[in-house]
Amino acid sequence: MVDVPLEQSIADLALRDRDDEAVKSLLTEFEFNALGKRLFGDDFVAGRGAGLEKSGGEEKGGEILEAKLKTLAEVAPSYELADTDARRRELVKLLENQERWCFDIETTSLNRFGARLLGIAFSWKGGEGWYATVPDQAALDLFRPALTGGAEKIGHNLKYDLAVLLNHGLEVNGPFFDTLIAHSLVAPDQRHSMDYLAESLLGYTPIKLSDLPRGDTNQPAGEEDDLFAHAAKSKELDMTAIPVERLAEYAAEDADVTYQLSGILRPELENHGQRQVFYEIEAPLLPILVAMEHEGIALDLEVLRECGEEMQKRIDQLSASVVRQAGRDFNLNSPKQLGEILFGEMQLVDKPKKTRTGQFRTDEQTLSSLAPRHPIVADILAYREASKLKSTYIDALPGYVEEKDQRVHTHFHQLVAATGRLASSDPNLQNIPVRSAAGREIRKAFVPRGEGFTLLSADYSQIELRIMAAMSGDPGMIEAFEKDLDIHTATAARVNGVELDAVEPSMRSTAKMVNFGIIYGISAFGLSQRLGIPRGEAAEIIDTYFTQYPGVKEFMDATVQSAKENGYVETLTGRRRFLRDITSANATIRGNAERAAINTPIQGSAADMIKLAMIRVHELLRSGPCRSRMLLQVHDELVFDLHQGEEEELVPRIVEAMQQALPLPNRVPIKVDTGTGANWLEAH
DNA sequence: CCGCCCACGC
DNA sequence: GACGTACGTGGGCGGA
Repeated sequence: MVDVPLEQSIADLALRDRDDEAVKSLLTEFEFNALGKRLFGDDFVAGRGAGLEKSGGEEKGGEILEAKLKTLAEVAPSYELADTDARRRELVKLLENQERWCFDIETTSLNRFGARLLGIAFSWKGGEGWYATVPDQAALDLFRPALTGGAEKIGHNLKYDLAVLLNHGLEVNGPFFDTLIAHSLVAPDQRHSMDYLAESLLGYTPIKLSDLPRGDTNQPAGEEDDLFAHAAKSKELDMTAIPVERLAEYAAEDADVTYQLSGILRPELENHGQRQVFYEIEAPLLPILVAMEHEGIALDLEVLRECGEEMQKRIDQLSASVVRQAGRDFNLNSPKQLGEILFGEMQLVDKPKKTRTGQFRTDEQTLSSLAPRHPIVADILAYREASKLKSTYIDALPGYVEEKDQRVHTHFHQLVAATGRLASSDPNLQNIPVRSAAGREIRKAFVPRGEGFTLLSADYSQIELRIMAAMSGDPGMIEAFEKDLDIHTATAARVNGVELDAVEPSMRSTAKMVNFGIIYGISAFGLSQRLGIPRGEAAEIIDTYFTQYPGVKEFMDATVQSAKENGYVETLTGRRRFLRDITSANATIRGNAERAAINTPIQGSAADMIKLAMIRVHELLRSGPCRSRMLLQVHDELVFDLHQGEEEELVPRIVEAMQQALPLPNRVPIKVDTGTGANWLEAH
């Protein structure tokens, strides 16, 4: 399995913010699993594999393992090597008779674009497996009918395998069963690496790639241009130096293990109520993410270059001005040094705010409040903005342009977010600036693929508030959406007891803040901070809000109550999030869990909806001869390369697909706004 | 290499 | 008296 470090980095992303509680439960979960595990039964077919709780003692051919983890040497499974066309054809013939099989590719690199295919391992029965070398396109073509046929393809982190095969001109067809996705849904707080799953669910320790013998020490060329930073950190091993028999054994074992894992995880999905989420959302979404990543998006480097020059001038001016006012040179990029200047030397304020670690706080909110005290503060804030835009976007994005097609290919992570949202990395194309004027310039660099194309942006309007209205059933909020009112204005009118046309801009702005705060489970203190008003006034506003929208209040209370009873909350499709801290004696920890309980059904249902929409829209684009492509997803927005000749027919159908993807309870209407333009900013 | 601070998006 | 808006990714710093 060549992509272990890649998986690892995904698991690391998922674990980045977990606390000790989670680690503890992970260990107990492991222990529990280790007791109930089964090993190399030969009947791991769909829907019949024993669950974690079953001992499996009566399974014929099965063995029960009490403590020690087994390895290949002890189990002695039979693996076959296909390194001739005759043997490959023999393998293909066997595949044709199977309704489902597992496959796992071996390649020369972790970089999905730089990777050259070496071979493919298959398994459709526990304890058995094949490895076929794929020396050239002709050899790969032998497997094309199988890979594009209708059998269910099982794999671990299939996104990588599908991407590499797509780069070799082979588009694998579903249905898919990805054990990484399945385990992410069943046990989101655990690690999901194949080795970990093999040990915890099968009681088996697979061969480690690093333990395989190597003929020589030649490293593969081109690894320095791996754009997947997380994976690039780990040293790549030269796969071509491994004797083929040993690589075959290793690869077939991985396919075998993954096949067995699928047999265990399949019923577990049912046990956890994740059937719909897995089979109707995440599994069909997988190849769509592969297609979007493969497509990439065009960048106008000239726009970025000009923007960068302007920005650098501004940075130089501002830093000179700040240093002059500070009275000495220092590193303006260091919050530590900046704090010492402002609060230690310049004594800008009597009681400076400190961070958790005792450092002076210099974030935007803190500095803004100090702006009237000294002109240096405004310059610092302006410097911060310019320097952020330059380093994170203007300087970094060009480095992600792939040479082969001059486009940027992000990675979409399907299940790293606790709510079910996608995440994007390397580069992150879900946080491209839009709010500030300077930031918006960067959006102009995202352009259509060429002549005859335009960028289309289609976004859900107020989707989270619509979902809250729908899930809570609150009549007042539902009515506002039925009448297609501006929800913040409608809220302001209700809370202030005035007519819609009497709502002042400041009233709407406050109402907007409250609406967002409600979704996030805000407190009176939090709102008072945001609005810069006394806590008592904030509490009053929240009180009035709940009087006007009593259903919302009931929904929030009921959601927290249900979380305490069940230990989890659910989205509209049944996606679950476990909240072990919901009964914590520590009020702060419990409060965090309660806010997560309120926010997750809302944010998670919005994620469900747009994922379902992506499946529908992708089918739409594939159903006929269509040159338009879906490129990006930004939580409530889809971005397309739109062929201008297709605009009239396609845009209404995309809107319809997005609106019908997940009908809301209480018939709350769903609104989708669209725009087109010569760049991403214009499309908005 | 990693934690921290900060800032970008929704 | 402390603590207090959900979910992410990433750059730069600074200490190990």
